[in-house]
Amino acid sequence: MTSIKDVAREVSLSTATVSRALRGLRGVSDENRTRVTEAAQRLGYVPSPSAVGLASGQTNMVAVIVPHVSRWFFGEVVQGAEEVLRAAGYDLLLYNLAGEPAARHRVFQTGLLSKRVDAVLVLGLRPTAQEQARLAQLGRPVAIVGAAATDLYSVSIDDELAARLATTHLVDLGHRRIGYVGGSLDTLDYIAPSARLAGYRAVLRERGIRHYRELEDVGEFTVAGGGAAARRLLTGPERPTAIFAASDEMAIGVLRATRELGLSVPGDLSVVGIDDYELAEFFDLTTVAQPVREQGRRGAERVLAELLGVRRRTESEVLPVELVVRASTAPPATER
Amino acid sequence: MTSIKDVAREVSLSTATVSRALRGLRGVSDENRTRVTEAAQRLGYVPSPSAVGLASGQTNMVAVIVPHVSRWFFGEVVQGAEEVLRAAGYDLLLYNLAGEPAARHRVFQTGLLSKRVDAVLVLGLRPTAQEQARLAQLGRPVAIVGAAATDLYSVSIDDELAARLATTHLVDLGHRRIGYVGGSLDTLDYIAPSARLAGYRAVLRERGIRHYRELEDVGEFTVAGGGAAARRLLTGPERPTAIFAASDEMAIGVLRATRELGLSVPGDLSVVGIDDYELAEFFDLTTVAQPVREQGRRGAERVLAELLGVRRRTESEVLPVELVVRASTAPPATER
DNA sequence: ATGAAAGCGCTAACAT
DNA sequence: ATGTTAGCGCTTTCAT
Repeated sequence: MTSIKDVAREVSLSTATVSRALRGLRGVSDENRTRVTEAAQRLGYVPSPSAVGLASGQTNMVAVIVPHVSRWFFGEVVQGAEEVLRAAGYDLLLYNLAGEPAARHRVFQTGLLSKRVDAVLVLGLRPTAQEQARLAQLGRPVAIVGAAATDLYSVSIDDELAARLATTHLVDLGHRRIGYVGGSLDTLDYIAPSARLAGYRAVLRERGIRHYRELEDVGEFTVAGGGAAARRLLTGPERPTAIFAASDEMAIGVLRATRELGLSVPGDLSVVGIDDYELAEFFDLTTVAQPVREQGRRGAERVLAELLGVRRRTESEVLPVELVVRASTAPPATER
Repeated sequence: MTSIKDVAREVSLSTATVSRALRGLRGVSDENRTRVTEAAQRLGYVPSPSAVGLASGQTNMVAVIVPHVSRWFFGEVVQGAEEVLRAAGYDLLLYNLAGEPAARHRVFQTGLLSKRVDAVLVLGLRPTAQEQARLAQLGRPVAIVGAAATDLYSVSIDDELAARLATTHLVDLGHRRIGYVGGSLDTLDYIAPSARLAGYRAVLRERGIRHYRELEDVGEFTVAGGGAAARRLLTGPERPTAIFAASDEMAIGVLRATRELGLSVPGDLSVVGIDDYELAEFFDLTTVAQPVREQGRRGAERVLAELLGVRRRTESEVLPVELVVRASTAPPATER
């Protein structure tokens, strides 16, 4: 392992000058900078991150805390964040919670992150008050991505608005019995589900549409869960003419289950989702599109800006959503 | 930031003893070990990874190099690897290549990883000879996951076997015009595509079935790509009665495109995939199942074992695959 | 513009 | 069982 000393010896300069030259600091003659750069290149010198970290106090690493790596949404966000971090020379330390409370506790509550990373990206979940306190005491830039936060910077969409767009679209088409498929309500830290449910209910209320509690079901944000929920809703007493699913994956489950029951989409049932994910266009799913990868990019850019000393604007960012109408929605067949 | 010195002072012992006590090394009285542990806890002491790394030469980090984080397969593998690494106290450094040759070069060719990680997991791609040389000169445990390698340890399935199972199933059902949808052939570093194509061709040859070059198409391992390939195959002159897609995502694209063309599955076309991924059961897709998360776990376990000094067996592991017959395959309608 | 020297916070011999 | 003493490989004053 060639160290900075080797390079210094090679060019007959001190390690201090080599360090300056390599980091592009001023106070090094052009000639020497060139010689140093070349020597480092020639010797295959790469600084030891541990040594740099110890001496400078910066690790050049950013923690990314993700609820489930293998879910489409988070994969996209991670990808976006990674692009930006890599370009800035930061490494990405991945912490996957995988739904385990133990993992969540370990990451947030133990000082684990304190001396390990320069900044933290939290994806898709709203930190508890206690967790926020811990994050704050890290004294490092933190961004919440894909979930709106109050005290911390966050970049997300307006989940309630997204739900409103979807629901309004169905109401405008003439639907009155509109089902809702969302996440389970006890996972309150994940903000999206509750905000989306709220948006759905608000539109019904505002439009003077009777709200049936039996038309709200749980789809767990998975295709299979969406399918199961749809089967329950469609075989129940008050069969809806439309279903709004709080994610595209659940919506696709709904589509599939509907057809399995011998019903047609959008003939017998209209379906709307949220995300505009990979398969949405493919399944002709009407949905509310959100920029997912972009959220990852923004979050990363934000913490980087703070690291570079740009004045911190606490304002969170809310990215635009857009209703994308495809073939899964239409006026209800039987209007009376 | 409380350091080891603070703890040492608190319990009136040397930092060396504190270090030993905290790491569970022998040579510390039970009483002192307890006192140290408690003091550390009380003070909220967490060792500085940089300092540990510098002093011990170990970073407690493992690099995971992944072609595309946002693809289902890799998300699953990462999840499996993360579980194991976390349990062992290692952090996961994620390098996403995102299909960029530049990223690939940076990760493999620059000494980037050398002083940064204790081990490397390479997912889904076969390193070039040059890359292998670089990996070897890291002098650290390396595992290839999800792709068979020759000189390095690897854990994967037998891709050719998987393709054979799928193709044989179709042949046994009576199909003779069997299309193939795979990856593009120029991405040769990704071993799976070529091995799967080879398996498909081999079965046709062995069973004395005429092989039409026009029945092989490119699906790029995406749903959309699979759909496009299917449209080409099904509207061509030699319409196949069955299609074997080298991944479930492509297979689902095939299903969808087939139905869009007004054809039925399996009535007019049988479809088989590989993976048994999330949506396969949901779409009643016949497929060859492979243990994906398990591959991630094995890869991680392997490098950890090497790190702990377990003698390195160079033998690679090949995990079992299994044909899962569902409703997307049946005998061809028109047998003559 | 460059160098000398003092750490950063820990671990690893080597003592005792 | 515990303490002392060197570093690990850098960055960062402070000199010059």
